[in-house]
Amino acid sequence: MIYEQLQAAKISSPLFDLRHTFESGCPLTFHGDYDRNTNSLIYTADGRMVNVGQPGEGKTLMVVSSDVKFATHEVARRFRLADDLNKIYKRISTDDHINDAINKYKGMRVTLNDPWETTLCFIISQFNNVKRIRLIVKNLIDAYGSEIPAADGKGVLKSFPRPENLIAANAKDLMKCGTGFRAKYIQHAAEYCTNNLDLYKLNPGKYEALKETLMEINGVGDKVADCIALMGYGNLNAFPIDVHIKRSMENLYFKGKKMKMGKIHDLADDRWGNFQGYANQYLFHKERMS
DNA sequence: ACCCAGGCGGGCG
DNA sequence: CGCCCGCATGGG
Repeated sequence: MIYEQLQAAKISSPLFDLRHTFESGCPLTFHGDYDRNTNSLIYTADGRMVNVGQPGEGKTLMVVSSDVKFATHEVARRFRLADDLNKIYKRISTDDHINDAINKYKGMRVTLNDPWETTLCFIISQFNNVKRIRLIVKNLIDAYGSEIPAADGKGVLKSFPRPENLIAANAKDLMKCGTGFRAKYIQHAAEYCTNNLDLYKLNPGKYEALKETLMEINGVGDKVADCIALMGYGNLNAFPIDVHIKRSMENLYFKGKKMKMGKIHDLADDRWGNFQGYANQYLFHKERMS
């Protein structure tokens, strides 16, 4: 039995905060299962369960999985533990407002998630709220995910559905999951990413080309494409502008004046350059928590 | 009962 | 182009 091989591993976690990162509005926020009491998170990746905890002082992460080697690698990659966060802070600390966000949410990292998972999550996120996004994602996982054993050997859970799992679904099936008007987008995305576009062959570093290609998917516009570029491909040049970021940027840097998206992108580019994705996450989180 | 929520595509001037 | 509108649905 696979459960008999259950293991735990420790990895050091300098300047990492699991809770802030989970709550940051990344794909894990939408499908992960975080327990505040134990400060631990359960999620699935690549069809396997990962349980990561950050007890006590938080210097060490505890990773439990039926495949601990996979899971430790997955955790380090997902939470970008190799990023030198202090260096990034130095780069994006341009004013009091963002410094305040950094101090409040120190250790929050931009996550690096599976491109398809990120695409589906952020298609669902449009014109929606976190609670309902979680509900819809959970319904889709229950209906279309594959069963996998829990790492603790107690029961099974379901993996995040692949595009192939979803192409058989018709719009009505998807509507039953609460997807609403997004059903047709999901349907197209699943089909397009199966037959026309291999998300795993896109160049993560070519920001403009990456974004343009992603926007070929119905339901993926400027904002969602930036979310995918940032959190699905790790392109820190991406700066997703949603209503929170827009308001925040206008108030902070444009004296409260209404600005066009292009102008806001330009300012983010000038101000934070190759790390604007990190700046975006701190501004977004501060704005949403206030 | 209302009103809102991490946009998007389509239609129109 | 740029602007404006409708959109499914659960929760506050």
